[in-house]
Parts: sequence; structure tokens; C-alpha cells
Amino acid sequence: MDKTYSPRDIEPSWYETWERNGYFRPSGEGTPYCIMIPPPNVTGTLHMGHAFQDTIMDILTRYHRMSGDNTLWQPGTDHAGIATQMVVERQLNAEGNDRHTLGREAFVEKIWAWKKHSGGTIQNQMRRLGASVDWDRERFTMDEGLSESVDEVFIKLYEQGLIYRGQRLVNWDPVLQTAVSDLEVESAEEKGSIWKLRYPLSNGDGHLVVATTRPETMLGDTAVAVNPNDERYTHLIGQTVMLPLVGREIPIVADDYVDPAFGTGCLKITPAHDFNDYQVGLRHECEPINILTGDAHINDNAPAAYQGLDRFAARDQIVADFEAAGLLEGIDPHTLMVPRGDRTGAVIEPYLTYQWFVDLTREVQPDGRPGGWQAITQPAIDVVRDGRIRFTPENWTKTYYNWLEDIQDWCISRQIWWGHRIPAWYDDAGNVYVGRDEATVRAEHGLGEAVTLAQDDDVLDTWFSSALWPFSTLGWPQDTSELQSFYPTSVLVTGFDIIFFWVARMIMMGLRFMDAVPFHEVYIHGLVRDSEGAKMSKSKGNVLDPIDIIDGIDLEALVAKRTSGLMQPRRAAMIEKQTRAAYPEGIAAHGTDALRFTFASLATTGRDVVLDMGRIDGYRNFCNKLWNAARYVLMNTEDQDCAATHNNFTLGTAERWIISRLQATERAVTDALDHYRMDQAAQAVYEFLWDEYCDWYLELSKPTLQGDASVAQQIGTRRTLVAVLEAVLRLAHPFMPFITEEIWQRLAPLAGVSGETIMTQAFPVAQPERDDPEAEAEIDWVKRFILGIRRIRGEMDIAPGKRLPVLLKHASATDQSRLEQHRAALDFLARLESVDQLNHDDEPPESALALVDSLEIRVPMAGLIDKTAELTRLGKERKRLADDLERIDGKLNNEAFVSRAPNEVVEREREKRAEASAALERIDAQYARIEAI
RNA sequence: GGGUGGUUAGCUCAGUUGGGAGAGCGUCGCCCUUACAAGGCGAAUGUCGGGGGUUCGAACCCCUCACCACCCACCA
Repeated sequence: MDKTYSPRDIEPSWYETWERNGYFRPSGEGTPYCIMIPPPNVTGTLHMGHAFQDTIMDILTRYHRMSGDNTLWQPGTDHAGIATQMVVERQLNAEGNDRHTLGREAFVEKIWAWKKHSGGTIQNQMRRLGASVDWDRERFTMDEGLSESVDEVFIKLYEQGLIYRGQRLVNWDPVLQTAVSDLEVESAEEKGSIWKLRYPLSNGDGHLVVATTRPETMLGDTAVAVNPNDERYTHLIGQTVMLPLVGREIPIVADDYVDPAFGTGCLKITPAHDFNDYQVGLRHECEPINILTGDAHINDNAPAAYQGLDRFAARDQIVADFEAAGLLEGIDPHTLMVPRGDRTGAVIEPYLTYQWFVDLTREVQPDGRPGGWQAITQPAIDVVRDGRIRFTPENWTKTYYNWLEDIQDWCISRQIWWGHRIPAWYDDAGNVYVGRDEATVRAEHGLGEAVTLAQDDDVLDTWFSSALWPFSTLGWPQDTSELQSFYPTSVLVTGFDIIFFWVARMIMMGLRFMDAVPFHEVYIHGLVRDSEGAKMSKSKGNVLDPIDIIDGIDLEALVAKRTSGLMQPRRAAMIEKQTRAAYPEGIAAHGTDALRFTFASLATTGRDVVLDMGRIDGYRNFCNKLWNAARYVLMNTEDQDCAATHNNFTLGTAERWIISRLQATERAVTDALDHYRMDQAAQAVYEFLWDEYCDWYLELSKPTLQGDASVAQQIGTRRTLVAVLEAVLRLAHPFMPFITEEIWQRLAPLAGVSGETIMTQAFPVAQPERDDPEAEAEIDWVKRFILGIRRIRGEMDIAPGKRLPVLLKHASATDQSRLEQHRAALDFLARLESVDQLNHDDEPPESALALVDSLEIRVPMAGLIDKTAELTRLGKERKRLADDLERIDGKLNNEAFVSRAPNEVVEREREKRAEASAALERIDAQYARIEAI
């Protein structure tokens, strides 16, 4: 093996080998285990959030594959209608072109070209991350097969009366000029104003004052509402006002919705441009008057003076005209919630249009009769309530219920070009025909050549096809063997941000069309944030490409990457400055394994992940540690007898100890993985490998291998070095696939293991019969002996290499035998020069003291030890023991504690007291002795 | 206006039936000891957000306050 660990030299080639040999494909044997990837959008490249999520899924996938399951991780990408269309449109604009000039067909062709490019980038990124997906099964939401699923579901739901088309007030993005769903609107507080406008009574008898944050909508007012119990206005109910600037006479109506305490208590009603007003309008039979065009300019339903004005220009004009007419009562500053499109940031308009909806609220019996339960929504609630789907962490179920229990119908039509065209056709009379294609529609409805049919121009919401992902990717509506094996899938790994967009809708559609849940478990992970804890986004310029952490990137390239292709180019200067401050040296190469291990160890439940570069450095070092440990093992075992093929060896205490510790580690890792605690699993691997295997076992092996231990013992040690490392590699493989494979290839033969790849080896299972408490106790004694001497050495600033003479006192029979047994290890690890025993009544010479239970270990001070330093050291020890004792006595002297606490707890305290007290006595004596010198 | 999560060492975070406060990184010493200086050995570091309660005993359970973050919601 190379002396230095170099991830870039081992990672890409192993992935190629794995993929070429088909190791990612389901084995076809064992319990099915399936994860559907949340298909990334083909809008560009994967970010740190994807890398995090992919790491979690790959850990689970590799773990289950190694455990013998028939494992499928299904890959694919999402067409992401609006987002992708915007990306390509922006590119067109940059070329001085636009989609309308190009035309629908040519534009869609351009998007397909982009999809190919982006999809390829995503594939490469996933390969670099080591994602063991079955590429042969890769799907895209606009594939032929998936499009067939979409049509099938749409048609079925339409036939069942659960999809309908209607004129409704929807959220309209005037930049995209399409409807969007409630979920795609983000409301935030913004500073604005409240304008108080006078509406003169038609009878000339004064005026009412309405308050509004959107004066321009007054052009579409159809009523003024007051609360029926508001005594100020009851006498006016039923009368009319003359709408200024428009000259329309509109009624004053009474409606409970109006809060008399807010504003003036008079509410202007604009049914076509406000969701609440729409409802009020319905109650009072006011015909909505739409005054806006699709791009939010005033249309010809308004007086000529305002036609063609942008909504905000119209606002200024109208306010000015009110003022000129003496009808402006006042303007107050006001903070209000402004709805904006999540993609465009444009202020969303409630807009009256014909759209398609999935009915999520209508109550229909299973047999089709009305009433009973919400046909789509209720089952989705039930499966979580009764535990057929389990969330981890569990508390996300609350979020899930809250949303479903107050759900609105889902607007699924979008007035864009990229997506699944709605399978509906219209004749000249405006009749709607839903069907697979035009020919089918004609045949089914007996429509001859004479009837012209035009397909609906709209496409479906992206999430409509995403909702079908768990079964559409497996071949539905055909009844495939894949569906039989892998549906319902095992676990969905996703972020909380798409519980509504995606998780809930997959559950709805899965139950409706497969009559079974789409997955048994939902593992919700946190959001990856930058080191400042800020959300990563292109516009903030704090995004990181996982590949740049893997391969490293110099500062100039990173700056260039972050400042190019911005939606708001003026932010470039600031982003550059921040980037130069945060990464003055660019980013060093860390390798995939280190990045993955970092993600794993940060994957605690229900928390966001703050990405700390220092942490990645630390785990890169961990990889290096593993690399070098392997080098040591190979150096001492290659071409030597490791008992791979015979049983002529003996295991010493150290061997039995590390094997015992391995069992505990295997249990810890398996248990953690089974509970989605990737962090605990990673930590268990880390601690075992570094703190036990490297720090102690490798060191303990040295005196055995280099000293005069028996041949059988040396063989046993070599065998153990190899066997334990081989097991750890398998244990760590799901986290660090590349380095474990690289080392395993060389190590496996020495361990007598054959196989083409570690990927398909069995995941380690703890064997209780190899637990060895006696060996653990013994090695624990050895460690404490060595640590005692090291502490003296460290605090006395004695060079680590300097050999020390040691005197022992009060050595028990056990101490004696352990000393004898481990003498070589103690000499080597504690750098002992000599060990001599003192009799019980011997007065020890001036010396530094360490205790292992009752055993006194003394290092004579002559010429070595500084009196003051030793007093300081003993003083600290004494204080620690005295504090301990005080605390314990506090408990034991408390009558209530002794009488009420469980016996075993009291007994444990008594033992602790005895130990502490004995130790303190010796330290005290030693302190006095040194002090007297 | 509802709801959720958080507040533990300088930083990022563990701490799962309430019973001796932990890790990584950073810091401070001593060491290039033939696996590893991306390292070894040793050390320091915390009114566990504030207050109250339950309990023999609280980082953990209950109440309350403060601050931070996020989600949902139709108040002009």
C-alpha cells in the first residue's frame, strides 16, 4: 500500500468496478429492501443537501445489501416543471431570445437538451459520492412509462369524480403567468400602507370609509361589507354606495366576516382579487369582476384611464385620483403579509381562472355515494395514525396531521410548457373529453372527423407525477414482478420541507392506486446549513458543491463558481468578499469517504446539520488513521503465517479483549442503524477503530510480535490483527465504501476470506460467545497501569522515550499474576526500565505515585521528578478525590437517600466511598511525604 | 393567532426508562518512539438559558419566563 492515503487514487476506479460488475442490482434473493430516491430536479447540479441525503440512503442500502436483503435503491430524476423551464428560459434571455419567439415545440426541445446535460451531471456526482443505485433502472418523471402512469391516474381520478375542472380563484404568478398551488406561495411580513378611502353613499348622505392595503383592487369592488352587529352601520345595510372613479353602484351588505374593531369596520369586497372577498361575494351573490390581465396589468373591465397600467402604477394613480377628488381619508403605515411565488419572488395575485383540481375535501363513500369520509385524504391520515407508516422522528406526524386535517383542493394545472400535458380535449362547444389520446377520446365519445378537438394547453403540477414515483418507477400500471417484490418500499428518506409537497401526496396516491402504503417508514432528516448556520442558496452565494469538498478547489475557481449565473448579478461583489473571507486558501481535497463519514456523524435526529469544515478535516484524518493501521497490519502479516488455513495458534488476553470489544461494537452499530442513528453508528466505529484497535491493540501487538512470545501466540496475534480489521472494514463499509474496499482487497486473503468485493460480504453480526468480560477486566488493568505512569511522565515533562524504574507496593495476587503476564506490554508501552517490589512494611523512597485500585505504582524521584510539580499533581488528585468523597458523603449521610433510594444505588455509593476514601488516604500520605522532603 | 424544534466546554454537537457531565475541532505542554506529525502522550475547560416545582436525587419530568430558528393561518 502507498505510504500516504490518497482518496482520489482509489475512489473513482472502485466505483467503476462495482458498476461494471452489476453489484448495485438487487440480488434476487432474501427479504426485499427498497429505497426510492427522492428524484433530484434536473435544474443543474446536486448540492450538499442531496449529498447528505444520498449518503444516508447509501448507508442504509449497503447495510441491508450486506445483511443479505434483496436490495434495490431506485434512482432517477424529476422534470421539475417550473424550475427547469425557468432555468432554460433564463439562458434564452441571456442570448437575447425568449420562449415565445421560439415557440412551444422548439422550446420544449431545448429543455430536453438541458435535461440531458443536467441529468448527466447529477449521475456523475452520484457516482463520485459512491451511491450504489441500480443505474439500469434509472427513470425520469417524463419517461414514456411514467407518463403513462400519469395519464392513467389522471383519467381514473377524473372518472371517479376526484379530479374536476372549474373556475376558481387561484394563486397566480404574474411573472410565470401560471397558477401555482398554495404550497408554492411563501408569505412574509413586509412594510406597506393602509389607505382609507371614502365611498360616497348613493343617496348623497355622506360616505363610508373603507380601509385597504390594495387600493387598486377597488376597480373590481362589488360591495361594501359591515358587521351585522355593528351599530354604527346597521342603518346603512341594504343601501348602496357609488364606487368612485368607476361610477358603479354597489350594495352595502352585512357579513359576520367583518371585524368591527379593525380599521373602520367597513370592508370593500373585491371577489375576483381576494380569497376572503370571494367567499363573502359568494354569500351575497356578487358577480366577481376581474380587473387584471395575466401579467397583472389593468384590463378593459376597468375605466379606460387605468387600462394597461401595471398594478403598482395603477395603485399610485388611483390613490392620486382619490386624493384629487377629496376622497382620501388618510394613509397609515402598516405591516402586512405579502404572498410571493417561491420561484419568482413575484407578488402572487388571487386570480379567477379555469383550472384542474384534485378533490381532497369532498366526502364520498367507497361505493361512490356522497358523504362519509374524504376519499383521498382520510386514508392518508389513517395509515399514519394506525402505524402502517412510521415517521422518524415521530413528532413530524403532528405536522403531517395538521396539514391534512385542514387541507384545500389541489390545483394541478400549470400554464407552462414543460411537463405532462393534461390528457383532456375540448370541442368547439367547450365540451371536455378526458382520455389517453385524441383517437381514444374520439372513439369513446363517437366524435367524427367533423368535430375539431384541441388538447388542453396546460401541463400538470410536477408533484402530480412525483406522487406516483414509488409505483410508477416499478412499472405500474403493468403488474410487474418489481412491483410484487418492492412495493411497498421500505423507507423514504427525505427532508421535512417536502412532507406536504411530496410525502403526503405519495401516501394518498399509493393508497388510492396500489391499495397499500408506498413505504413503511419515513426518515426525516435536517437541512444542511453553512458554517454560520445559514441556509445554503445560490443567491446567498454560500452553496458548496460536494465534489469540491471531495476533490478540493482553489479559491479563484470557487469564487468564479459562486458568482456566475446569478439571478441577481449585483450580489456578486458581496459573495466574492464573503467567499474569500471564509475560504482564504480555497478548499482542500478530503475525499468522498471523509465527507460521507462527516454526514453520517452529523445525522442526528430532527436537527439541522451545520456543516463544519473542521469536522470534515477530522474525519479525513480518521480515514488516514485507518489507512495507516492497515499498513501496519499488512506489514506484519503479509507473507507470514496468519492461521488463515489452520488452527495452530493461541489467543492471548489482548486478543480476547479486542475480539470482545469488537462484538460490542458490532452490536452498537447494528442497533444504531436499525434506529436510523447514523451518528451513533459512526461514532461506535470511530471509537472502536481509533481508541481501542489503534491506540491499544496495535500497540499491544508490538511486544508480542517483536518480542520472544511463542510462535503460536504470534500467529494468534497476526490472525487477530487481520480478522478484527477485516470485520471492522465490513462494519465501516456502508459509511466509507472506497477506503474499506481498497484495504479489504489486500486483507481478505490473509483473513482466509474470498470474494470479489466487500460490497457483497456479510455485515458483521455480534457473537455473544466471544464476549469476554475477564479479558476486558484484565486489559483494563493493563491500561490503567500504563496510564498512571504516562500521567506522571506527562506532568513531570519527562521525555516519552526515557525508560523509568518502577516500584510496586501492596500488589495483590491478581496484580502479581497480571504483572507477570503482561510484563512485556507494560515495559513496552509504559517504557519501563525495571520493576521492583516493595514489602508491605518497606518505607518507599521519594517517588511519584499512581494507584491502580490498591496497587501503588511508584516512580523514584531521584534526578527525575520535580517536587513542586509532583505536589501540584497530587494536589489536583487529592482535590478531585476529596470533592468526590464530599459529594458521596452528602448522599450517604442523608437519611432520606439511604432509606428511599433503591438498595443497589445506595450500595454502589458505599463502594464508591470506600474506594475514594482509600485512595485519598494514600494520596494524602504521599502528599505529606513529598512535602516533608 | 396557532404549532414545532432548540438553548450543554471557545466552535459544532452527543447525552433514549431521573442516580458519578461527554465527543470532534480548537487551546496549552512534552515528543519526528520504524503504521500514521492528516500523528503520539499528557493537560485545562461547563451556575447543562433564567426562575419555580415534583423527587432521597433533575441536563433529563412538570410549570413559567426569556431568547433563537422553523412551519401553518383569509383579518381589510
